Amino acid sequence: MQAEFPKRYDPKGIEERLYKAWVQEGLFTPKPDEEKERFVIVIPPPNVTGKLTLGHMLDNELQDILVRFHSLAGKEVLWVAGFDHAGIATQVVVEQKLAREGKSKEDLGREGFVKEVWRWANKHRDIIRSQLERMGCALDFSRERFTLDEGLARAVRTVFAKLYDKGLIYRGLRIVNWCPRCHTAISNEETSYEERQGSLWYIRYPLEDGSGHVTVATTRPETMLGDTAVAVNPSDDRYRHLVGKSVILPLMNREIPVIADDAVQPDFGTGAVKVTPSHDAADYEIGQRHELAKVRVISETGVMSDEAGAYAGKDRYAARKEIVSDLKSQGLLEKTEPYRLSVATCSRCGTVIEPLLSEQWFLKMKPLAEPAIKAVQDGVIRFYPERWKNLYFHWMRSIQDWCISRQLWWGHRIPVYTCSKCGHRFASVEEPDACPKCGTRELKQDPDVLDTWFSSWLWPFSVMGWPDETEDLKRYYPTSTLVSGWDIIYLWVARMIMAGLEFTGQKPFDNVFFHVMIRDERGRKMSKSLGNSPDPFGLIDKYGADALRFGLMLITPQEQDVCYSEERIKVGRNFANKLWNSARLLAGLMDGEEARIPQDPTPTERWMLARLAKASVEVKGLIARHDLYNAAKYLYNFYWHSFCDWGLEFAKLAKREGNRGISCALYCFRSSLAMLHPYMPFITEELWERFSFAEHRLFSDRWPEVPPQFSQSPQSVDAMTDLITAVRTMRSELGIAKEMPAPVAVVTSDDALYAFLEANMIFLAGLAGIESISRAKKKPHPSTGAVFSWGQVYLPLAEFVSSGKLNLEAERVRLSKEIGNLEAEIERINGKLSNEEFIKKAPDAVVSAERGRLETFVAKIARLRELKEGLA
RNA sequence: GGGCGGAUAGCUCAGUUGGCUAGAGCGCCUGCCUUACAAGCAGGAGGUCGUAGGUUCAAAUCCUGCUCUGCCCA
Repeated sequence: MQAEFPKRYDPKGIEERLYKAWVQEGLFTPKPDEEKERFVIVIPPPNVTGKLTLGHMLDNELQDILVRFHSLAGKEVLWVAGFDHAGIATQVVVEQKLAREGKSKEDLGREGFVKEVWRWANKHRDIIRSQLERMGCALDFSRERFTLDEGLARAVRTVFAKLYDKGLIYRGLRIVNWCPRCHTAISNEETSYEERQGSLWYIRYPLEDGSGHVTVATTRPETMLGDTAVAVNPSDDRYRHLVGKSVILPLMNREIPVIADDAVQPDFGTGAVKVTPSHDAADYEIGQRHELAKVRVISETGVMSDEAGAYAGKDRYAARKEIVSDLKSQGLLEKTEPYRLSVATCSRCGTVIEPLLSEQWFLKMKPLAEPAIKAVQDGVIRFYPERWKNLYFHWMRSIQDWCISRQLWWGHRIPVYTCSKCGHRFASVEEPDACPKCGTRELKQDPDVLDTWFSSWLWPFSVMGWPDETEDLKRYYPTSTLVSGWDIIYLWVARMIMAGLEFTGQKPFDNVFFHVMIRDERGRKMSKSLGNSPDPFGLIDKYGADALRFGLMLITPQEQDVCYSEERIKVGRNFANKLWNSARLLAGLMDGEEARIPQDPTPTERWMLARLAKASVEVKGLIARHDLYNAAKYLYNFYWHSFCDWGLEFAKLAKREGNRGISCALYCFRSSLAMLHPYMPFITEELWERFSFAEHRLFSDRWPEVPPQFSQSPQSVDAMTDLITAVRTMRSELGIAKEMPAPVAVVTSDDALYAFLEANMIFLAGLAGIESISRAKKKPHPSTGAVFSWGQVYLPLAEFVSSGKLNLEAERVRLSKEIGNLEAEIERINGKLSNEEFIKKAPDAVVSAERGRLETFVAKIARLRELKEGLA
């Protein structure tokens, strides 16, 4: 035991020292042990764009709790560390950094730019790694992986080639979400919708036969240059006569047909809409159905293309202005209305997305989805909480082909090569020397890179060395549990399941544990742009990692997004301090004793052991069900309100007044450290060391199991705690200071209990200021008291009455209130019992329980009325 | 427009398959710097469980409508 034990827990220095020691000892690198079950997690790789947020902190804390818990459960555990290159996200932040320096990526060239991104990525890997360490994560950094590592890159190329050769990867012309700033296609998940104020322009398209015009409404007039039809709903009587005719497209003087299509909503605008297959997804569908021409008037840079006639070369918004004013001057602009619309923006850079007809690589998903649906349906892979299955099935059943190509420089280059001689196109895992068809060496690799998720979906097995049959792959795959936020169930979780089943023939994990999102005090999602996410590491500096970890767990329920506020996590700091101070007390009482169950536990010791036994079983069960929130609450209540409030108070008094040892309290304390360790690794380890509980680290200890003969709690102790609380309440209500010792009269027919109370006067005296007890036959006068199932307790008042300091009114109010409650309850029970249906249909157990309650309450109310009358 | 949630104490949330007088933390009130802890101890107040119906012997819990609210997808 180290001598110094400060009054307040100060984590500074402790955390860093311990983490270093753990790593040095190789604690988190598993030693293969055939006797042991295995528990494996792969980290959802944080991306290297920036620092970790509070959300990451939660995600990783949950994993750490599971890993440490399973280690305590005696398993061989492995938590693989790693990072994600996050293609577009990282590229954009580096571009922004360059922009601040007045440079562009084109200035550096592809090679130079990629070098620059690597510098950024490496720097942030170091930052994030140290952040994970500060949190105390039991990650195996000796197995650290990065999605661009050569091994993982080979996994990506292998998978690509397999899918390509299987015919599942194809090149297609589609409408994609195009970011004109990033110059790349992006996925739906990378776009966000914003409500904006726009306008609805009503434009007249003259009929070709000169018989008038059709008015169409649009929010994007610049796209009209690419119109190849006007469409109406076939059931719309207003326009039926026009279907089949032609109109002249203004400004372009192109003749385009009027067509009928069900997709047109008659209540939007005039009911007639312009159709631009190259610049709108819905229009593209209409175009396919009617075999319309596709005219692309906006280019990849957001500038009007050569097809845009007089507007070619102009920015899309400048062109919009000119088009509107030109239409106006030609008398073709009927009116303009203000209009709220939701516009898609690039979630990386905020630029408005341009839906664009573009040639991209796609992966057919349907064949991959089917086994993945089945795996979750059949419970081969389990979801916690289960309701996320709905979301999963919903997406998987309406799955779309995956656009896997990106026009970026940072990422896995697409391993497709085209022979410049014979035109043969093929995929290859290794860089080919020559064309397999004609043998020429003039090959050109596709310039694009793959979507980031095309490497992430392989993560659970690529980190293990796949496609090689490595030891790790054999030993640690499939993994046990994946921890993830529900927001990336499509992007990542579902895809990993598909990839695992397709490429390894095995599920990638047994369980998926979805956690909630952290929001700010006002319920808003935390985001960098709002700046509402606190720096978790500033919080660690302030409160310590354990306090933040435990505080976070105590406010994060399973099913509902959590509103974070700094005020709320202080409960974690307070608990850490409580734990620390309880240890201080024990250290002071210890006298070289060992932590063990004594030969002859006293009733209060048995009482404490029984609570510990229950806690160890309950908490274990809750963690097994992934209910880390309720497990945390259970631990909090057990440690603070059972162990400290009662157990330690008993032990302290027994030691001081009866010279009883504290080995039992030490045993409970030691067991509690083990149970709290997954949540608070540092402080528990620190105390573990200070008390020299074992040679090994807590991580390698075992979850406490109290021998079954100690699981029964002595009821006499419960009676005693009830009595103590009742006397405290009476003293408080009556205003009897604790310096005024009080004699107490007990009425009970239970001789054993009375003997027990007499034998345990040290607790009655120490905790309630009871100076003596006497056995009475009936209520002394004057007195107040309390009624229990085992008898009554009376506090004689004669002495206090004469001192004139009693607040009898407060006591009267208290008794009246309790009597009132009982009256209401008795009435309710009587109502139930006089209801024949209830007697007939309710289970016997419920009926007899109600009868029993009635009896107790009737007896109790009589005593309470006596008390009230006899107050003084 | 489609889907998934939420509505319980002043605030943030628990509340297993319907069945003891609906709980916790924070905040609030009262008394205590009691030799571990004021980041603490002891005691207390505070809720017609969003609303209208329905099922049931029994509803915070199950069903339906409505209101408000959050999120996801289109």
